[in-house]
Amino acid sequence: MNSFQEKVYEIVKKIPKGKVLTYKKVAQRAGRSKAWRAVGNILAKNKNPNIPCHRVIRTDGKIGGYNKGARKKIELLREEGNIIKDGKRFDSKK
DNA sequence: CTAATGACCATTA
DNA sequence: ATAATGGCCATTA
Repeated sequence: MNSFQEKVYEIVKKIPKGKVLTYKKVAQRAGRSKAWRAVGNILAKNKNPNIPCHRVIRTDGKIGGYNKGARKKIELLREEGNIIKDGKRFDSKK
């Protein structure tokens, strides 16, 4: 079944380790540049463990939410080499 | 079909 | 810096 949700899943699945995408970017890649809200909803209801939904963060650099808790999400992102401070992600580049 | 929901975004105060 | 407001879209009840 083809749907926006499936596209989102595919995109999130393809996010490499140590990299993160914003909800907006995922929406753009999915073909609905303004459907960031729907993206959040889909990931929120997502139960598929194959999808690293913890690699999707907000545009402001904040982490956003997570099924298992935002705290856990931050932990996972740190494990992947990301720099997070005060609930915000700082890019490695200067 | 309509209405409500939400892991959001941008603007304004 | 934070808080409130409006907009935006797929999904669900």
